[in-house]
Amino acid sequence: MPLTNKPTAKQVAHAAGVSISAVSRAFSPNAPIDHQKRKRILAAAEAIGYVSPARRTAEIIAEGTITLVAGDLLNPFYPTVLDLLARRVQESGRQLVVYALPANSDVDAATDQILASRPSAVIVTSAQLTSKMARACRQHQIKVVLLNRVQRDIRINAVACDNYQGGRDVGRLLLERGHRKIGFIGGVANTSTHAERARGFREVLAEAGVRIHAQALGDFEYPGGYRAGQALLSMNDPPGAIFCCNDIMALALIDVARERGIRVPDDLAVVGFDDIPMASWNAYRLTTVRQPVELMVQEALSLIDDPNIKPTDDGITRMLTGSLTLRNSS
Amino acid sequence: MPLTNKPTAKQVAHAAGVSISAVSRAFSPNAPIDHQKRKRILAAAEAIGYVSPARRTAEIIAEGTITLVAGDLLNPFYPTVLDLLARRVQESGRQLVVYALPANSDVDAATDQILASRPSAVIVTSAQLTSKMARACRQHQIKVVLLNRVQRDIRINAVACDNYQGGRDVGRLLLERGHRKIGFIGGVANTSTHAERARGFREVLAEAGVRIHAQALGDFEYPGGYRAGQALLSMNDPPGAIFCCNDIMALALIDVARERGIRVPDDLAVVGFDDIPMASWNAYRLTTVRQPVELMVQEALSLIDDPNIKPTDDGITRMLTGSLTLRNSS
DNA sequence: AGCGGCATTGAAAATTTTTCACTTTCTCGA
DNA sequence: TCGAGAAAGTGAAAAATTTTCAATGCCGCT
Repeated sequence: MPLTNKPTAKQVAHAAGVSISAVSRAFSPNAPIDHQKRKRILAAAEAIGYVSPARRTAEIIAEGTITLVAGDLLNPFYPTVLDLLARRVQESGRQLVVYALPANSDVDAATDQILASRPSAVIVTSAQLTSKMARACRQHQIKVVLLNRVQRDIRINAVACDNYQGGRDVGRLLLERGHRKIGFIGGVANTSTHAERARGFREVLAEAGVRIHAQALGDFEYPGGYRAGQALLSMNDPPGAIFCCNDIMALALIDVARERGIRVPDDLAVVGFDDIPMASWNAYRLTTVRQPVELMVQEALSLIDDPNIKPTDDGITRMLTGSLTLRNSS
Repeated sequence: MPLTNKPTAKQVAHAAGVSISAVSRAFSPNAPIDHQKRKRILAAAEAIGYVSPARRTAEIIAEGTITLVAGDLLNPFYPTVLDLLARRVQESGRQLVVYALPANSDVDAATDQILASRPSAVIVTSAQLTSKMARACRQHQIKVVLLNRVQRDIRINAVACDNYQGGRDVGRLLLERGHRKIGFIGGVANTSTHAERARGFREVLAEAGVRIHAQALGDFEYPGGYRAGQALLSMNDPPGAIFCCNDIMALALIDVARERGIRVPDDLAVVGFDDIPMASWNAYRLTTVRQPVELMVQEALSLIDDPNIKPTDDGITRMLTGSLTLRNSS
């Protein structure tokens, strides 16, 4: 028995009841070995804490990778995020892997695949981080950052726009403009984005003794926003102002108004949230809360690069202030 | 001297005038070795064709990577492409690396970084492939596919929508609708996308004895399309139909028309190219040529996965037919 | 000038990977 | 069904690589 306590392939061979060359084969991607035996050997190696030198080199090289797990790449908000994030990651000599979560799917099914290549960090956006994945990342010393999202059920790093404050800003604006019959089009009810924007908005109205006059859910998408807009503008006593908790739904609402001869903002003020590029198009000129995308990307990478923040730590949340961007829709 | 001709670290040590352990250190990312000596050893190793087992394992694992090099992630056409591509790549057990080219920058500066991790394939989109990068990919046995682009100066694999045929389809449609004062808003003059769409359009008009009544360039972006639209609609004798060689510019043109009280399509027919999601919004209902995105992604991956197509081959071009998508703008 | 700390280095020890002969299993054709 | 050949898997041993450790050189400080 050697005096050193550093795990060796010999110990793994003994624990798994195979030869040393089988252990070497199990760690070599192309080497012929029975699939079940490979699994057994790798499990024994993990229990002992052994990684072959070849595999260790591959993992050190993979530490130059950050993986973005995205639940909604089709949302027009994300090209800007992705472009910025990719460029910042590259500038630091690293590479960005993009993993698109299939619709109606959570990260559990993808955890093994995402972590197989041992990225140095994982950024999750427009998706729910599960406790299984959080645990697996901690076990492999991989930092996780939620981007544009906050979760209360898991202690994890997060960078997000202050949706609550943004909702308050919108409420205040509409009250200042004299509106009292105020509507609200929400996104998806059990998401923090919807909840926080709605909560801030509602509280400011309530502080002024105003209740939401009418509301509907729009699924954060154009068709949903269109339907919700139709419902609200079909009322006998329709609202004179509507806050949509994202821009796409606000643009759809403006299209509904236009089709009904309702003038924006004279007959109906419309406010969105995000400041996607289309919000500034002349057809819309949408007043909206601009998310601080540059700062969000920068802060996410700062959390990842901060040596004092460990993958096993409880997590830090950084809320960044959005800015009300006034255009013609209000 | 062993009878086998497989390169060894011993040969590299001899060629570089160092010890065998220095060779091992040169291939180990964290090992202490003088920087210049490391470069010298790695150069000698490359000349001999030697790669250490550890480094080879890292490269084999990296063969599970496809890198997308993108010149314009902000274009609303690309979220769909990216989402589809990422999902197809994942489904085959691989990962997608995204490299965003900085504006006004070509792939030469990024070649070393892109190829350092030895992806199994590189897909280039909205960017010009340079001969330096083509050569480097061939040398490292990495397949390259141009996506949504064709280049004449380099023999390389390419998958693209048949822009020429799409331009012809648009020309035919406008002629059938009785238009004779026909305008054209182009993108960027020295891009194949612009040139082929323009060429097909022009030829169909010429075959009917019609010349383009008015034209301008719009940079493939909303502000440029808006300016071009203003120029054309300010004419004494403005066109009654305009083909914009991408959708964004067509949407901007529709905004200009609306602001001037010009009814679309009664006073001005507008046709775009791409079928981005915004084209179907009720504010626009744009007639456009839909790019076959699903098929393009599928064909690009087919080229990559076809064992009969070698990285050093001359290249195959697959042109896929777009489909005219009729909406209210025409 | 001397000492300590750090970086680098090659020889040698330790470890890992590859080779090769052997065994077992699978496939195909008669 | 049977037999031959091919393919897959295996461990022992040879070959190759990685790690260890002692030595050297350099730098900064007292």
